[in-house]
Amino acid sequence: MPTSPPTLADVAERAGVSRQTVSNAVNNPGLLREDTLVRVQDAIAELGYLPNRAARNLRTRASHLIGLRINPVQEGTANALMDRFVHSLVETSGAVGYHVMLFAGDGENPLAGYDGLLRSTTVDAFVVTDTYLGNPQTAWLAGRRAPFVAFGRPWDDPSAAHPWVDVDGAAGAEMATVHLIDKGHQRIAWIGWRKDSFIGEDRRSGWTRAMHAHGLSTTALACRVEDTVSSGGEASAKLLDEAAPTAFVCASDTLAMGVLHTLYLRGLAPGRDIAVIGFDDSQVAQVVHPGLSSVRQPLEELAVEVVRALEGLLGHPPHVGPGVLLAPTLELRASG
Amino acid sequence: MPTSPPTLADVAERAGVSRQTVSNAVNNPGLLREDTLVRVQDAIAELGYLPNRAARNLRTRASHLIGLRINPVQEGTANALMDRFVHSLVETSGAVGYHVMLFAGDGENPLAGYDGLLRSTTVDAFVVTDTYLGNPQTAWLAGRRAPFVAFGRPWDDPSAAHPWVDVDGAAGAEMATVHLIDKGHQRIAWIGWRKDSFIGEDRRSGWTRAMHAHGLSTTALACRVEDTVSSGGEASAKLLDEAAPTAFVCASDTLAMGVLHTLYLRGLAPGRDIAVIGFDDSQVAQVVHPGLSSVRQPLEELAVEVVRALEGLLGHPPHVGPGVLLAPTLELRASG
DNA sequence: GGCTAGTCTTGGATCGTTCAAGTGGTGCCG
DNA sequence: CGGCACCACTTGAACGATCCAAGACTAGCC
Repeated sequence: MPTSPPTLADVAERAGVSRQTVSNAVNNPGLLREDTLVRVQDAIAELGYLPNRAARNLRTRASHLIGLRINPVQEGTANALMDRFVHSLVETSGAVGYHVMLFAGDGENPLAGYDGLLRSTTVDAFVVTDTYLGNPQTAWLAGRRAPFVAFGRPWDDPSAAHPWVDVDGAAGAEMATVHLIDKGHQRIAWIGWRKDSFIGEDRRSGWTRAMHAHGLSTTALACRVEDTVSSGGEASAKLLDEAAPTAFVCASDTLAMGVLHTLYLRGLAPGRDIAVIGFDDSQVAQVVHPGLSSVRQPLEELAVEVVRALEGLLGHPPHVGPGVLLAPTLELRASG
Repeated sequence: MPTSPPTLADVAERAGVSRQTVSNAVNNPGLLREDTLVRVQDAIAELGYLPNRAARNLRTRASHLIGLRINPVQEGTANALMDRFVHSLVETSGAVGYHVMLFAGDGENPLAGYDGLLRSTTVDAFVVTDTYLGNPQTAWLAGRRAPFVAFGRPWDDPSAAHPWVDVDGAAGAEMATVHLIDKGHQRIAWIGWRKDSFIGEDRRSGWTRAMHAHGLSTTALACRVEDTVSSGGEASAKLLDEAAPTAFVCASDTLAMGVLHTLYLRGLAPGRDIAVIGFDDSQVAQVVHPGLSSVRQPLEELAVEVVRALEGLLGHPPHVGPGVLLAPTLELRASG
């Protein structure tokens, strides 16, 4: 820019008041008399004044920046939750004066990035998203008394006192299963993740719950595999041979794509011959033929709740509310 | 955090030197004698000192933050370039001391966000990504002398002097077409976007170039439609009926998914009966059965070039290099 | 001894904002 | 009329780093 932006002093001079009065006009308009407030606001508008972030940050010891660590894209899977979540997070946090700053995950030492940003007071708080397995980050951050909100429950430590927001995966799987039962299916298979995945077990429990609630057996109808398309394909082939299910509920769209593949190879029509429901409502589910039904996470609302929790956390005095659990929805397409 | 982080003065006291010396140790290590440098660095390590960002930003009039505007996810399409690009951008810019800050796009007035961030000196520069159609942002930013790097050529103003990085879409389409020709195809159809899309026309020109270079006619083999799956499906059905192509090259994976759908409905096998190649190498292309060949943009290298341009732009003195055009690669799968 | 170069210290100003204390003016009350 | 409270605004001092200029001390060299 040609000239440096106007400062408080410039506005003050123009409006014929002191710097502090301008500051108050911006931060505590209620303190000013009506006519001076208008005068100052006019001067601000004329000069196009906006407070200098760095100066404000220095003085208030806050950056109004939220740190979010992002992980490498997993190629070859259908996972793309973050896109929707991040966008919504940026929008809602922007509305209350915060910006989202990204930093890269260092694979081996997940804490390094967090530590530096804290010590340099670059961010006010974090949003921690990858809490799928045990989560050293959350424990470490909590120990440092660093403000953060987790997307994901503290599975391995129910006594954890940090704010969190999560999606009720069990309810999602249950919803999908009940939907299939209502359509007349009785032998509904489950393809999920390895047993050490809390999220996977949670989703699985929804399937179990729905089956048992309707007096249906789950014996031999479940398996746990890696989260890849081919694993989903192999698992569904095996299940079809050994347990003759008429429907599949999967822990992810990636697995569900594997099931669709198997059906295709066997000349079975998804939805008509065998029903399939995935999880996450990825772009893949939306675009693939003939359309993959999927459990959709309410990531937009989730971001809203995250920001709400952040506001509490960074408020004066800080306030930590209880964890928030949101219900997913079921997006029905031709496959189920 | 319990106590406030250490400051320059704390380190100085501990190391038994002056503040200035500590500052030099951090910013101009060459000025110090070997042994004192070590002593200061030890003190820094022991206290876990990191310069306060806000203070440094205020003094140096730089935030070391790069602004990136993100747009809402387009549901129902296969477009997900940003994920890979953003991750790579965060990594490479982090390596040279910059962080990426996101802000939301206000649909109607794309400039509002940029303006505020500039005036409040929140960011040092922008990365502008959505330059597909005429780009008011770049013109406006250039007019304000705001530093920015564009992902995308200045199509409508070749004389524009701002740094940019782009992928050679024509080369990508040409590569795909030549590949199909090499495999024996002669009637290769093109399904692209509306004529007012510069990127679409660029990619299309690659197809035309390859066809003509091999003495093949393009007559009646091309059409331009909206970027949706159904448009791709309808376009391919019409082309199959009227022009009997044996292969399709598409301007996007979204369109290619529509082609796959048509082939499926007609009992034609992708790759064996009719070849299909998409564009962008989206997750959908990677996951769908039987695998969609696609032109892959080198987003990782692209981010590296963007950061290189940013470094030049923000250096002393600023330096603007010529635009950089990167070649895409061809990811072959069963469909072609 | 005087000169120079290298290394570090010292004190101060500066960036632009907010905080804490202070100033003057007015109204109310005993 | 002195005193107190209150309003509306002003004043000086922080926040923590960087930048600049001037000075001090040592060592090496002629």
